Amino acid sequence: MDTRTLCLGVLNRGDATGYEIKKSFEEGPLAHIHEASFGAIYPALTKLAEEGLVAYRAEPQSQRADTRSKRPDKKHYSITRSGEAALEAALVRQPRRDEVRSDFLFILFFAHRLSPAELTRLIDARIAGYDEILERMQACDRLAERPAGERFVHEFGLAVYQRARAFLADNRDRLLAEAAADAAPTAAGRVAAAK
Amino acid sequence: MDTRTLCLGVLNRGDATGYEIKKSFEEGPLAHIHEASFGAIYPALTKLAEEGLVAYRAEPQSQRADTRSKRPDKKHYSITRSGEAALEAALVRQPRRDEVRSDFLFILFFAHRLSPAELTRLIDARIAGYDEILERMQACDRLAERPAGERFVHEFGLAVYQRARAFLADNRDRLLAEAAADAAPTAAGRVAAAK
DNA sequence: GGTTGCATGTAAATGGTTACATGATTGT
DNA sequence: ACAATCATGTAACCATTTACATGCAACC
Repeated sequence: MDTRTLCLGVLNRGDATGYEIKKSFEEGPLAHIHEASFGAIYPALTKLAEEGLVAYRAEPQSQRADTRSKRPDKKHYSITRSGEAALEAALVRQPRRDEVRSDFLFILFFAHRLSPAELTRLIDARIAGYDEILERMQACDRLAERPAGERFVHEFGLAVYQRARAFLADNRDRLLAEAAADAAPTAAGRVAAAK
Repeated sequence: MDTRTLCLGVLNRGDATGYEIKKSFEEGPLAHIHEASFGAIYPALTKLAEEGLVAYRAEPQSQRADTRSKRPDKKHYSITRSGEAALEAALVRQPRRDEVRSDFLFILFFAHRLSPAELTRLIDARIAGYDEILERMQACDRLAERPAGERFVHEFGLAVYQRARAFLADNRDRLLAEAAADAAPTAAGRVAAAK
């Protein structure tokens, strides 16, 4: 998905500023589904407005109404009819396969190269990270008012994150023991490996 | 993780050509953890070799040993001591948070904008996709010979994908019904919404 | 005879990240 | 007084994707 479609999607849920769109990818309902940075969002909105897919209402942010203050207006964007049509066209195109980039899993792959302390820190930080995500997701209210798709995606995320968290918690100690054995094989280990 | 570190990681498991490195991100044990394209891998390997972090043995691919055939040599890369050191240094740096980009979930978010047929197709294709992934992962043999980290990541992936698959299968029909209700509200629905 | 898989590589184009610049307000 | 949050925007830089070029062998 390009940033333009992502913006249309957010605006389809309700009016927002560029800043708020960014937030919805960080903490909002679209967090963990896609990413978008300011450097991508602002140019995308400008282009979208040029093409008539979104409209905006500018709100001055300077108190001094006098001269050209350098502070730019705050822009409340809303999706237009053609914007909705463009979004719908994007939704029916078959999705490209998910992209995942997990430094955590890549590092964990080489667990035997890490010291027990580092490995412990890595996993515990991750469990804590999942707890944070899950707490924030569960604190999310007014969900019942949202459309079915949003609720579904929310529950899907909860289910998957809960499973991931549980797997880490349940298998942490085993990994610690096995990684230590791989890193510094015992005499018995070396005999077994030699066979 | 930059592509260079990714290459070092793969080569740490054993010698490989650029082509094989690419494959290991597609079907191999590192699939779904990170991505890397030819256009990223080949330049990365060249640079890595210049810096002495990897070495390679060139194998001519042309039968005609005569003149400069245009066909480039096949290069078997292996990691060097300094390459291993560089990898280890990268592993202890604290990982940046995971990136996920899921067009599927983004589209699902707007389920009520899709026709029932499209929604059904979307979800069923996804379930089938999970089945394919799970089958390939379960067919993976000689896992017992791999270090603890690899086995752990493998099992983590299995657990999470299985949960994701199960959630979709268990909640598919409910979503279909609810999305249809959202898309074309009944009189009762409109009354409830008005309150 | 055509497609698929093996195998490397380059160049152009894309698209995004990062860093910077600016400035007000609110909380500590 | 300082940090954080709100708020927009630009530009340089970077990395990656995509397309292309080349070529052989195996299989159908």
